[in-house]
Formats: sequence, C-alpha cells, structure tokens
Amino acid sequence: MASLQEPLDEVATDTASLGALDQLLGYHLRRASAVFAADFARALEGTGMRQVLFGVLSLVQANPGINQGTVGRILGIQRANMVAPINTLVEMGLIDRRTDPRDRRAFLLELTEKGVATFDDSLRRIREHEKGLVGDLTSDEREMMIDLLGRIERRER
Amino acid sequence: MASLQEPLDEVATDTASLGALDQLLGYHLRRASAVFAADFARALEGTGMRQVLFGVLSLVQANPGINQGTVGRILGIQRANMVAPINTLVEMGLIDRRTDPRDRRAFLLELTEKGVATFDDSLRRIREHEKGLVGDLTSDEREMMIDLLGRIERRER
DNA sequence: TATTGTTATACTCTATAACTATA
DNA sequence: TATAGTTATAGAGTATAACAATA
Repeated sequence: MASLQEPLDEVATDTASLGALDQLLGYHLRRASAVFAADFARALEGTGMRQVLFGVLSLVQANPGINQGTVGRILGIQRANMVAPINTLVEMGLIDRRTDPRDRRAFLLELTEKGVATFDDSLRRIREHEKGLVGDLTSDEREMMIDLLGRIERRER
Repeated sequence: MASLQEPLDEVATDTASLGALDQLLGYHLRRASAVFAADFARALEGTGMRQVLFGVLSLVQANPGINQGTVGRILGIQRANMVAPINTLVEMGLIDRRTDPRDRRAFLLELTEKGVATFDDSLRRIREHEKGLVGDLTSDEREMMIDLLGRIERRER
C-alpha cells in the first residue's frame, strides 16, 4: 500500500483512472441514465413535465381507460408512489380520473384534450433531446441498445 | 378520444402497451438502470456498501492519494454531496483522509487495509451480480454496450 | 478573487407499513 | 381474505446558496 506520507502528484488532476468501475456495466448504465435524465429535464424545462409524469401520460395515451394500478405495475412504480404523480397530472388538467363502475375501488384514467396536446409537445421535445444525445448512433446501434436494455429490464426480480 | 362513459376492457390487464415510451432510449436506460441498482443492493445487502460508496472506493483504490474533489468531479458528484459519503467511508474504517500538505484546503484519500478487503469482496459480489443480470450477453454485446453508454456519458453538458 | 470542503435546505424518487373502502 | 388506492414516514440521490479556511 502507498504510504500516507507521500501523496502522489499524478492523481491530483481530473484524469484519474476509474479502476474496476470502468468495466462494470452497472456503473455506465447509472451514469448514462443520469446524463439522459439531466438532458431530459433541460428539454422539458418550464413545462412541468418530468420523466415519471411523461411515462404515465404515454401509458394513458396508448391505453385510454387504463387503471392507475396497472400503470404503476407496468412502469415499475409502487401503488403508494403513484398517488402524487396522478394527483399532479389531474391538477395540471392533463388526465381525467374517475372510479371504475365495475370495481369502485379502482380509478380509470384518460387524457384530457390538454393532456393530448401536452403529450404530443413533450414527445416532440423528447425526440429532439434524444437526437441531440444519441443522434450519432446508427439505427442498428440504437435498436440493439434498446434490445439489450430490454433484456436487462425483463430480468427484474 | 374514447368516451369516459365506456371503460375499455382490454386495458384492465397488465399487458397494456407502453406507447411512445417503448421506442425511447431514455426510458429503457432508466428502467434497466433501476433493475441493476436494485440487484446491486441485494448483492451487497448487509455490507453497508452502496453504489456511490463503491464508486468512491474504486477511484481511491485505483488512485491512492487522490483528493476528494477530484473523486467527485470524475463520478459526477458535486462537492456538497461528497461530504456525507466520505464521512461514512471514514467512519466505516475503509478510507483514511488527511489534509494535503501542499494545499491545506484539500483532503487526500487512501484505502485502509479493511478498505482494500471490503473493496475486493464487494467487487467479487458485484461481478457475480452482473453475471446474473447480463451473463447471457456475449463479450461483444457487453463491450458494445459499455462503448455506447460511454459515448452517451461523454455527451454530458 | 478563486477554490476546497462544509453546512443547511429542498425536491425527487423509492421503500415499507398501516389504513379505508370495496371486492 | 384479498385488492385498489391512500397516508405517513424514512432513506437515498441530487441541486443550490452561503460560509470558513486557504490559495
């Protein structure tokens, strides 16, 4: 082990080695995801839209009348953590929420007109932001990436 | 738009469509990263090790005598958010922290003997956990993945 | 003046447990 | 008994601003 009495000059810069971290997929996944999230936030700045909120909008857009619990299960969000986002979207006037007449415990969700417009605008911005970040990837690389990530997602325990 | 008066049976299940989300790289990055993080936590359960802490250990291991600010910059962690993790690692007895004699504002970091042992043990567990999650990827796929993620990371603004 | 580390603070995301109302 | 949604709470992670000590 290096002595505490002799600090090493060469590690005083910002070009130090990542060590074992550099070959760990989990580390790069985490960092790339963080870079994406920060850029996402910039792209949607001022709209009030966030990753989770957009995820919910996308599910409701694609499946009008879907219920709240199903949205959470598909997005990997627990029941308890769905309440605030759904309230937010209702308060923003982007989704309608009503009780399912066939199961009065459950809520059915649907986009409002404003919700449709916001979803479309957000999607446009997100696609531009993705183009900025991974625009230099070929279609093949992009598809392979989504395929590989999908395989990891489906390993969830 | 579907009427609020007629709930759709087919979306009451858990097999609903992701909609636009399914073709967004950012979504899959986020989900895969979350799956990885949860599995990481399970693999290191009981050791007190976490993703950020392990990241710091790896940098200090690879660059003995590195200073705190440099670690943060490389890992993308702000100065203010480095204080608690470093305190934790010092309290766990895994790193030594002392002031740099050449710049008495700065701290130099080094692994203790226990830190080396913990790092080695953690790395072994992490490699096994990664094998469990992405063991079916070929070496080529794995390398391509790390390369693509690295390209995204370096796009950080 | 600029930089290193610190404190205080706030917000998001996530996890768990206990509750209610319905089934 | 089980399930849908809720509330309360706690722990991570991250962001900003202001401060002391040092450069």
